Amino acid sequence: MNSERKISSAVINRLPRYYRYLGDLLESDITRISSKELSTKMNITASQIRQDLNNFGGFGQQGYGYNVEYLYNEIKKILGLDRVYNLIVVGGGNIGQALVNYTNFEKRGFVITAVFDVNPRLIGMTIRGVEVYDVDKMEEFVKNNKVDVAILTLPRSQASKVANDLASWGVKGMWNFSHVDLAMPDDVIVENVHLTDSLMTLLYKINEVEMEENSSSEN
Amino acid sequence: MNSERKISSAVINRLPRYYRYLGDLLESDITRISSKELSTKMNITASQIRQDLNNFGGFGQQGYGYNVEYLYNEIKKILGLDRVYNLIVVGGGNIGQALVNYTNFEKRGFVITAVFDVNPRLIGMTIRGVEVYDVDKMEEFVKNNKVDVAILTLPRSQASKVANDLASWGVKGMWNFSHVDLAMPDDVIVENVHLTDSLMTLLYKINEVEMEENSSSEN
DNA sequence: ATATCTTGTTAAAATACAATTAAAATAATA
DNA sequence: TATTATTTTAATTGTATTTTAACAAGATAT
Repeated sequence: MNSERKISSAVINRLPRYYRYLGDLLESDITRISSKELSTKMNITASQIRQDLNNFGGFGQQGYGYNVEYLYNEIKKILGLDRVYNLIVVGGGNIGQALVNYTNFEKRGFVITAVFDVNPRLIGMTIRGVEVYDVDKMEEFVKNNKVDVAILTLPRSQASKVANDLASWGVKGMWNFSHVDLAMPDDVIVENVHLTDSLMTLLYKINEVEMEENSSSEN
Repeated sequence: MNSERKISSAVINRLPRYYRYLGDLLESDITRISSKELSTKMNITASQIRQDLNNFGGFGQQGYGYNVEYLYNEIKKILGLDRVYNLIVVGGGNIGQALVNYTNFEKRGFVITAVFDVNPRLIGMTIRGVEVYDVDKMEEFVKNNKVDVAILTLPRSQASKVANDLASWGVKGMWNFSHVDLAMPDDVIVENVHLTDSLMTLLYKINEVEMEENSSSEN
């Protein structure tokens, strides 16, 4: 019998934001904060903050609020950020290289251990100390090294096949920048970053505002 | 009197996905599709597809379904993709450069017209034909050239100030890669791409699955 | 002590999603 | 051509999820 109810994605998606705000507070040497104070800072209701946090336990104290450092560390544990993760980049193009060069990842315990590509001009190179291998070597690498997450930054046409291979070799997380939907087994998590989609929704909203302005000025 | 009800974000966020699938169908020379067929392909209910689309008008025909090309072009218009947008990149680091080098943007009518940075080693360079300017020149540029969207790929510490400046100079859209929340006027749209947040939620879910597996094997 | 805070939790409201239906238009078929 | 199958639109209803509000009980502060 599993008593833990499944926590909704809406809640999970807010956790990193809490984590960020609490980190800021910590840096400002603020030791305690109430849900009300935090709610004005974050622009969400205090009620939601309490509900969200209470999914994971009672971290606060009546009459006092939340201890910033304690809550920060609890959320860190909840997110699983209290250990190191090994990532590989599959597809050494623009985005792939940018992620390898993004030094902040390492500070948080995200270590990119290898890049894979098909391009002979890239293979053998190193990007910030990370070697670029031929995709042919990927199976061997994944089977001999712990790989927590594969970052997929390759063309649509190849993404599905590669993801299936990786999953069959035991990779449990796909951070998918390819503009395609991946069908994965239930125990493999896919997190999509569809940049173009994001830009499109931005454009929609810009145009929506423009139209509103035009129609309201036509009175 | 404005009869158009505001369309929910949930619907808008699904539009690019419809658009992508319809584009695929178009490339496969499929001329018509019913909501039912599309629902099995996209793994959402036919009911929702019809509801979503009917927010914007009746694009289908009873007994026939939807004409793929027509619907594709209608969604294109809804998203505002039937024109060209001028973008600037603020912050010429890894992500900024990767976006400039991302050739697919141009195919869709997203043209990056300039990059701005503070780094003297970058200023004066060109990235795929796009010049990198000193941030000092940004005000002049924005006032003399139409800029639809600013892509913010700069450090947290500077992002808010720069975004405020840009807004005051008339930029209506911010595609924000900086790990910070921007407070903007109502007529300025902010679309956040918080990569680290996205990775964190992925890690949470991986750990969640792992815990489930462990607890279920402990029976 | 007592008045003020503030949490955790329950209850209510709002939102989003899914299913159903009648009516109308089309396509396929006999 | 007439008839039957589809299948959308539009409206409605039902259901689930998410968010907000309310409040009792515990802790703080004076």
